[in-house]
Amino acid sequence: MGRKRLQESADGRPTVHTVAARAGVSIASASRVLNGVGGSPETVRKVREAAAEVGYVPNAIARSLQSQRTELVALAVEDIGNPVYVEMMRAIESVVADSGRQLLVHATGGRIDNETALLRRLANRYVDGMIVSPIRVTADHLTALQDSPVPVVVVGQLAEDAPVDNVRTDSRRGIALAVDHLVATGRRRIGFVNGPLDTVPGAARDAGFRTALAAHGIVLDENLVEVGDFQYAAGRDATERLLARAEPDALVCANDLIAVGALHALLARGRQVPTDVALVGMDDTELARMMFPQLSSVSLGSAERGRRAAELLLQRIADPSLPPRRAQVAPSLAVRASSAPATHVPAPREEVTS
Amino acid sequence: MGRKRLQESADGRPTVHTVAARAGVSIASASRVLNGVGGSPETVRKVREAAAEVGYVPNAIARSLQSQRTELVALAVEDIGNPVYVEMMRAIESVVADSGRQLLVHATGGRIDNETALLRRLANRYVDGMIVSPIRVTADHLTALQDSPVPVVVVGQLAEDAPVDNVRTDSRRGIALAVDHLVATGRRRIGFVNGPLDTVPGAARDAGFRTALAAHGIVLDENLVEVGDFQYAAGRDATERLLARAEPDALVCANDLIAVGALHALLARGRQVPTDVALVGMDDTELARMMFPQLSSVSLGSAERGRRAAELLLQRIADPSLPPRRAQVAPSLAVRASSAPATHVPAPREEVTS
DNA sequence: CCGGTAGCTGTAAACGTTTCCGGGAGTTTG
DNA sequence: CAAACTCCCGGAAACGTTTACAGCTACCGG
Repeated sequence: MGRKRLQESADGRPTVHTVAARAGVSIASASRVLNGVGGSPETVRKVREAAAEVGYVPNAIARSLQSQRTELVALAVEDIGNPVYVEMMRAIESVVADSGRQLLVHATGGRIDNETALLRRLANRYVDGMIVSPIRVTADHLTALQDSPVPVVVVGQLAEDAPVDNVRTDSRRGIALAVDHLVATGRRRIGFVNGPLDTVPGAARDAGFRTALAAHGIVLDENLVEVGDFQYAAGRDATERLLARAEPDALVCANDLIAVGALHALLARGRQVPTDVALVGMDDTELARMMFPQLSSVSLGSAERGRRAAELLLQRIADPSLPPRRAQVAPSLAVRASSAPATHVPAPREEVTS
Repeated sequence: MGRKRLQESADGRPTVHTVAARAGVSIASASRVLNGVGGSPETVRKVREAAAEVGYVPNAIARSLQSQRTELVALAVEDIGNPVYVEMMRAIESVVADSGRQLLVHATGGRIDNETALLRRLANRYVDGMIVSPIRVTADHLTALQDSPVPVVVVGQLAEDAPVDNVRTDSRRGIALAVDHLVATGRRRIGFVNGPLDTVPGAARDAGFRTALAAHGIVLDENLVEVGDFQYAAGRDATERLLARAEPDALVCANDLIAVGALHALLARGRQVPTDVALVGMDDTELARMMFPQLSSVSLGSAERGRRAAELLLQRIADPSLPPRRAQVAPSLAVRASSAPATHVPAPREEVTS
């Protein structure tokens, strides 16, 4: 009985020793056959049979220790419930699964310490790589990124010279698409409901909005700008504050959740969309198409960015010596009922690219 | 130079050997100090210093191989984008993170082979446990569940005698809550838009609907029942088919995504909600509150179920000899504008429990 | 003054896998 | 027919950690 003890793992499951003993070969041969490399036909047969008989399944941990890779990839986003991240996650998961790896998902809640802790924990080698979409970036963050022992790809704006793989979009340009469209359809008192200004996307969208208005020679009434959180409830509240002091004929929202909140605030106040107020969201998630009226929205290509990020990461895992690379996804505008011109019937859906 | 090679890991990162050598102690002492067990004050100081100087971080894989646990927990759901799973996932992640573990998320796409493959892969020990919410259950599935080498908790209906930890709700009772409410507010031609009947939730909801109608002495017109997928677009299409052949004065939908699709179909056909048709969804996700009018919805306590499932799993991981346990979460109905009585003004929001 | 004990330390064995290396058998070539 | 080469096999080392075990020192009590 003491003999068996040496062949199976602590909890009685078969190991490669069990298989080898049963097949009457060495563990080296057993391992080779199980990995499909080498072995005479006779050996292959014996080992395969033995493995099948005892129901052998290789222990992934031991394999990882040897190979120094876990076939796991992590994704860290602020809010796992935001549909934009869901879309990104779906795209990433698809690429990652196709490569035979699994995806580990972290919700950081946007707390910066949380995120850096996560980055530092990478040092323990539990994942082969990580995709992170930070909404705030500090110097601390950057150093943690740079001396991470495992590959990291950042989705979002990053300093030009940061030596880190990076997938980005031009959200300022995205906002400009929205503003251009609204101006072209006759709106002039265009308001903006943004997320926090101390976040990277928040700041970029704010700058984009101001630049776009200026390009049309429109002077911005600060009463038309309000800031909340990137969430539904915060968007609704922020819009209510805005409506209490100003009369916009259009609203640009920094994401679709905010736009849905804005829609509620507008309807609650008796404004018609798009007749009284045109509404444009951002991220072009499924949510935008679910609303009534359907929301126009600026697509920042979240699925595409996710896909590209996953590809960059897999390439870097395969060859860590690659120079830092950068991918850019162009924004586009999906025009729907919520921003139809006030004067006539809604135009059919139309896509304008970059 | 060959000496250093023995102290640091392949990629040049410090190991416990590096720390031990630097502190002038054995690796056993170093390991003990790093784990906070034993060691003289002098040894502790030296080891701590050495570890800090070289920036030592323990290798989680090696630790796992030794301890036979990964501190990872997996969650497998059909669709990571369905808000009901997002809520469940949030709750689970919170419990799991509090226990110092991490959550691995799988999207099965509802494909049964996918799910059993996942269960079988558990044998490779990459996670300490798994929560799975299958929408289809086969015999194959059940055996895979039962002889899984790691603990599994199932969220959803399961045979009474299945010796598996299980968290469930009574969705038949949930449907009954919706029907009772609609009947009480004067609706009689109540329709039902369901998901696939070959899924466990689909079948249960169908049965629940028929029973509930019968309890009110209403004979069901089969034209008022339509089946699609548990998705937005499928819900919209199914509702369109239903409306093309019948005139319901109320619709019960098997989840909130379907309800949103139904809302669109109704509005597109010129029906007013709730005046012409009352609408009740299921799962009571954030989405229900985001619509206009806000959707009444049957809550199946998804967050609560997630929390309970996570707790059951952690307990079983701690003590695998526990007998199989079962937790039940009662449904409740959140009444909102979409199902207000046709005749008078909407009643204030009201919660009816089980 | 000596046996016993407590506390610390280092050696070595485990965890389960892959892989390097040397040896043996069989096959081809000069 | 010998030499060289190919292929397969088994032993053993490695991956980086934790931990059982035994030895050592120092201290305490009798």
